[in-house]
Amino acid sequence: MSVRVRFAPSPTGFLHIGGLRTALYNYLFARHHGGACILRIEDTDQTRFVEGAEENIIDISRWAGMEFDESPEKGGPHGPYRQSERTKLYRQYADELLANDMAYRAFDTSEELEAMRERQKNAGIAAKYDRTVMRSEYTLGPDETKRLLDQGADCCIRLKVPVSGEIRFNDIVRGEVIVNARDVDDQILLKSDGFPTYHLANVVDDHLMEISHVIRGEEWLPSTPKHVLLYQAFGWDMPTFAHLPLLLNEDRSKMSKRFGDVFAKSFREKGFFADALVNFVALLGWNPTSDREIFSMQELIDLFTLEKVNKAGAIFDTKKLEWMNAQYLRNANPESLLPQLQVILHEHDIEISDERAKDILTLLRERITFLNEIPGFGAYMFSDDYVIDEEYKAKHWTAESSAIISSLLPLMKGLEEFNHIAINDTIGAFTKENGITSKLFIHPLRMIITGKPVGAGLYETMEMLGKEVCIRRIERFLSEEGTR
RNA sequence: GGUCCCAUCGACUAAUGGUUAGGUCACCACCCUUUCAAGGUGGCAGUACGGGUUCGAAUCCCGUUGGGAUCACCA
Repeated sequence: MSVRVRFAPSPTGFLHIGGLRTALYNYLFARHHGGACILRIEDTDQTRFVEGAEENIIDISRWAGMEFDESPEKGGPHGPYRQSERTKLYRQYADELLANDMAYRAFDTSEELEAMRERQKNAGIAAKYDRTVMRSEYTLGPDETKRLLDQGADCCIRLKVPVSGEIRFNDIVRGEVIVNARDVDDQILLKSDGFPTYHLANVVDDHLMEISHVIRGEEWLPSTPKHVLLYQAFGWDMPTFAHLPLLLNEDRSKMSKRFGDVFAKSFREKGFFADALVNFVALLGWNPTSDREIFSMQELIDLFTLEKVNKAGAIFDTKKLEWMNAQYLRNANPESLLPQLQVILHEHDIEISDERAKDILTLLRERITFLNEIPGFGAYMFSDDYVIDEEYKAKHWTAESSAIISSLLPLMKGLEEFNHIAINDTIGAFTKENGITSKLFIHPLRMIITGKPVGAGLYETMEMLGKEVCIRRIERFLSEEGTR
């Protein structure tokens, strides 16, 4: 049987980082086995629909390097891939269940249900729909049921869960899971608005779309028995389940907005590379080995197996993600980063050649984590109008600094080749001869030329800036300093 | 609270009965060095607890504790 998996988000908001990981594991598994990865939009809740959510899911997936084989926008042999466009189907299957006495109608209002739960709570028993007491077709009887139906009363369809026995299923990451049927609620399958709930739609679609493996978050584990029951009620083969460990906040609760930005797009906006984010997130809950951290998408695909997925949830550590991003920044081919860098520079009204952008990138990338730090971190690379760090200046600009820097100026002016080796040799020889220690002139020079205490090698930086710019900045500073 | 799931350094994890319990992030120190980084070297730090099974347990079993998920006409 061929591998067919699906990522089935509901368009209720921007794609969550946990969703991205679920999508990724599905994608890796499919590609590893040469199977298909399908995107199915589960938009059966009319009230929670969010405009643009579906676009965001597709956009982010593509950014992350995942291309679905079948999807709402692309189509495919099992479409439509949006559940709201498949409602007739679910109605049909619900009717089939009704006909086989595997499901039944219920007419309770939300107030009645609320009251039921209240009673159960007070009695200290588990909240669970009781079809022998509530307004189900069993208590109402066929005549009253028909009367209500004819009258057009609101009615939902519930799964008739066996009163006893065990429900078992196998999960690749969890092993065998066993639940008592008596603990399973008579799940609503079809809402009174005619839309299916997740459970019905999901099972029907997974069957119809010939899904072989259901790979989803652990939050679905408690409702899987209901899905098992549904497969049995329809007489369908079950897919293989794999429930992924949750992504956690630092307090070990399920990762949520409360602890910061959890939308995948926020990570893109912050400047994380898609490759780095994918790499990082892939390693949260799965690990192919222990002596490596950096993997390309293709390597992840080659190595991925569900058997190696962990059971325990994983805390999302942004620090490590940042480290990984910095790794990607340093190890990338500079050429490949130029398009992104130019976009960033352009946003800051900086227009320079690719050649120069590449040189600057190569010089600065070792000290930053994000590409988008370049305009700020390297402000002095693009303009004479940069801020001088007052603390740095206060610390290193001493009484004799002016004289020292002034004495270096003619040496620089005299350089034919203004490269870091020549600058180093010339200044080095002079200062050594005159007994000037390096910190007496290095810091003042750096302060004048870059404004800040951090940065690439000073002489390399000066070379990059060029003779003219360096001399201009020094003279400007000296004259401003002299007039104080 | 019911049900289910889970448990190795602070974090991510490796070790699928035999290792001085390994790696990475973070942190600390040192080296390198014109700053800051990067890089290098070293360090800190863990099998939740208690019982079994076994010659031998992080690993298998039971219990305890702790954490989490879930209990909607949401997904």
